[in-house]
Amino acid sequence: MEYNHKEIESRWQRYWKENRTYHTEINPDKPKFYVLDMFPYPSGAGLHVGHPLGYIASDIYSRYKRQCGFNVLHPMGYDAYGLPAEQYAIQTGQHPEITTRTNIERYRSQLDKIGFCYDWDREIRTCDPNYYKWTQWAFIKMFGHYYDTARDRAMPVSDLVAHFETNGTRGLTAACSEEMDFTADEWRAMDEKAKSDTLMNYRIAYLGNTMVNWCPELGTVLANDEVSEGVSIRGGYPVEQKLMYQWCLRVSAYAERLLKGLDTLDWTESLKETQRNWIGKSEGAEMIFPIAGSDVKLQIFTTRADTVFGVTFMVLAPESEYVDMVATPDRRQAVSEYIDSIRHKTERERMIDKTVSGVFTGAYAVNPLTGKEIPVWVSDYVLAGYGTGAIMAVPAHDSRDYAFARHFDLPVVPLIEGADVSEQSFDAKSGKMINSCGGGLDLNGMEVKDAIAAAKRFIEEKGIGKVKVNYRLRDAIFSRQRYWGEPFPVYYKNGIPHMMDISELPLLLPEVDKYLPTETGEPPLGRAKNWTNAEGYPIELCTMPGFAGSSAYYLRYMDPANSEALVSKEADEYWRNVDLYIGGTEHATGHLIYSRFWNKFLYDLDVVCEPEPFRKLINQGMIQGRSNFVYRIKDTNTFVSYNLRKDYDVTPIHVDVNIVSNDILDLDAFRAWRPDYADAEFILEDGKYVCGYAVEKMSKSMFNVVNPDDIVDRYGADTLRLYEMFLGPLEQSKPWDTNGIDGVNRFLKKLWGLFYKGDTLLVNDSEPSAESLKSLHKLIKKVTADIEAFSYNTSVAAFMICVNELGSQKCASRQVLSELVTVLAPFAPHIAEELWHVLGHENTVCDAPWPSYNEEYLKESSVKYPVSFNGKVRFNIEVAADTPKEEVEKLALGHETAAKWIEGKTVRKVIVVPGKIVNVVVG
RNA sequence: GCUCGAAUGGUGGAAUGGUAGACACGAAGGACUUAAAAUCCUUUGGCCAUUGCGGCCAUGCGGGUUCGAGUCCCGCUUCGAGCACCA
Repeated sequence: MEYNHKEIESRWQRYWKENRTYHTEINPDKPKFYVLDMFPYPSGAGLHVGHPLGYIASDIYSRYKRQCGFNVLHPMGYDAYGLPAEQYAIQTGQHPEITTRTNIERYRSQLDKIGFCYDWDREIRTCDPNYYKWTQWAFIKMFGHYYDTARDRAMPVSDLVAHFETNGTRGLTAACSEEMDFTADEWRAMDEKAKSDTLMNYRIAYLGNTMVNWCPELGTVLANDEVSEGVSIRGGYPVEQKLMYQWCLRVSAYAERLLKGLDTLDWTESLKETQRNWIGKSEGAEMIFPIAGSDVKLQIFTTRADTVFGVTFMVLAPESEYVDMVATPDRRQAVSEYIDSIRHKTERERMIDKTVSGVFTGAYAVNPLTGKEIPVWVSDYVLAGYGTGAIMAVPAHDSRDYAFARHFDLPVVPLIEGADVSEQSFDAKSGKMINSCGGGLDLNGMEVKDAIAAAKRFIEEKGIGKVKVNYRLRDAIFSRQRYWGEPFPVYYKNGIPHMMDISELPLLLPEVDKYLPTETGEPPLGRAKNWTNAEGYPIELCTMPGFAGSSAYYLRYMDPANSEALVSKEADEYWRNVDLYIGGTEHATGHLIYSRFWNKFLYDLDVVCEPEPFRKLINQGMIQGRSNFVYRIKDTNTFVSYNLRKDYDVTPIHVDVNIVSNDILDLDAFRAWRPDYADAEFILEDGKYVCGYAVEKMSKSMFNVVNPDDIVDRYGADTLRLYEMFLGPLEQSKPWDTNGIDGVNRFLKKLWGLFYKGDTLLVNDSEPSAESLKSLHKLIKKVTADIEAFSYNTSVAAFMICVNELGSQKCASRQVLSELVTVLAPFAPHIAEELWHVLGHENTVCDAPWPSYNEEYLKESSVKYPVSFNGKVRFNIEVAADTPKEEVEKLALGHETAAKWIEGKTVRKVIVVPGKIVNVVVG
């Protein structure tokens, strides 16, 4: 019998499906293990070979853990809301739901062919009302809670109201958009609207006037992580800043917990670092600089309180509200002209244009320590959104302040001994302070680090300012002016937003005639008929962003059909959180922050029992495309082979990688590829046309997309799985290169050859030989360690070695082959299942217990020690494996070659590494 | 600019501080074939010696620690990733 992958794979895939082999239930008798893939957005292009990389890795781990006796939860679903389906709907009028469903079916059929062990009974889709009911539910809960900074957790807004009723804002510890100050009487005197507005300042889900990233091309707002370098990540359209009234999530309230939580996670250091950067904690101080001759007190944020004696000017952000408060009448004109010039620039232009610009406000601030008056300027290098939107400028020790000072000829006062500030600023936080004495504070002679602490302490004591921690992490903007997303369960009564009752959920996405904004510029939901609640009040027109549905999906898999709760207490307490999460690094600052935030909120509500959702996280690398080129001689239809191209004037042309094999072009397929090439001529080398290649992103336009279906069809799913793992370390990006796939396929054929010679079954029940046991146990040891370390490429190599060894040993032992198949099962489940049954086993290989290895079998009978003198290898000695160290030493020194080395020298030291090496130091 | 990571044959890549280059691809030679495919065997880092068994040089560059460094430390170079007028 020949190895027939098609027959084997379809048969076992059917078997697994019919027997519900991968169905998972809560089982308190078994330890749980939760392995999760980042669920895909089902795009119209289908899967390419890069997508399954992480899925294969997680599948191997899931199968391994299952064989180790764990109850493994390994689900899959679809992140079904997204822009491409909506864009397609706008162009074609087709409902995004239809497109999405078609794409999901395509994805499913592609995934099924690879033989994953997903429990498809738990499939979820974010656009399914039974799913997004719980997205809406969480939103209502966020609206109903505020963040108590003293208790460090979310608390019901009713508690906040009770506090206002008795104390006003006195003694309030709540995260807010802006500090408020009112008494209980003032609170009680507020009308409904004022109360609603006040509470918005504290709610975790709130409506707020915020600067948003507005993308005119997409007609919607985008979150910070959806924008990069001033353009949208999806589509690459320009993004501008706009003040809009939007739903937001107070993620910033969780900044400290999100930062601290990182220390408890088994994630890569670089990913944690990315999140730390994004959260951007900086500890400093807020200081007050009064404006001379005015009541205005300028509040600034600085991390370098120690440099207060070097402040030679102040700078306000153009958008800062201080600008209007301080600008003197004679400077107003100039100031507003400057601000207008800034406003006309987009965020992108402001970022690219690094020329120094600014304007003097005419006002002077008083240095609270020296009493000196210093000018207040406006410049766009100060950001309105960070700190207080105002800074004290210390040109000697900040490069941006320095550039500004030089441009406008403002004084530079050095504060650190030996710092040369004639050419550039001295930004380093080290050195001894000078010129820093006054107002009762003397920092002279201190190290910068100590000076910062001393200055902070001083200003806090004197009431000049207070110690303050700032975070770069912004609240998440949660409204999208789009159709294809979760509708907000919000209606407006007299302009005041109200949440729907949870019993009214899910609020279904309504039908619309077109997926475009209305003529009056309202979002697409403005087109929906009767878009009101039962009492006739209008419902919110925006929908939720993409990350809404993906923030808690891992919880829903635990209990996907529950109509009473997002997840039952029982399911949550059993499955707890994700033990292993595999996905791309592109979600480092988006999904992985929002999910952690969402989980922490639900943790505060006692809905989930774990403070972190993803215990261990692996980022699989990207699979890049490997494009092939043909070289056409200019103005002809003649193509010249790669190594001969230098002799001609040629144009490289991308050629479909699917008609190229090992960089050799299939000439007939090329002629048939496109009509223009039907009569193409070739200049060959050695009778072949060799193509050039380049590593590029996998995309249709480069003709380098490789569809996993084609690989499965030709070589089988097991070969695809093994090959993707063999390609290199999981976490590394690498180009897809089919050149080595034959080697993996050859391995499977050799494995098959251990079982069958022609139609004869070779397997017997003879006693396994010592050497076959050694080969096997070496394999078990290696593969077990490799799976735990996610070093799958080396385990595939170990299989190849083992099969080669067993082949040359003519091993046919049922016992040895059974264990071989058992450990192969996670990697190549189809052939493993087939051979498992060939070996006469009745159950499925998925439940075959993972074998342990026996050190006894691994012992060498003799060990070869390379003996080296002063690090140079000179000769080998061979001794019995259990020879004691001292004996080895004696034998080494007694060797005749050793005698020559030792002659006339002293043996200083002899180092024996057991089983490995003898090192002799002579001198 | 700051932070993190990487650099090993023709290629992808192996190496708890202990004989660098596992395994695979590719290449060369051979066997079986009328022939091809498939399969199997041998060689394959470089240089020298190849009727001998061997020798020398090699893990981006320069130092250091060590009996011994691809691996640890210091300083560079290059590439990749993240953040970036964040005060």
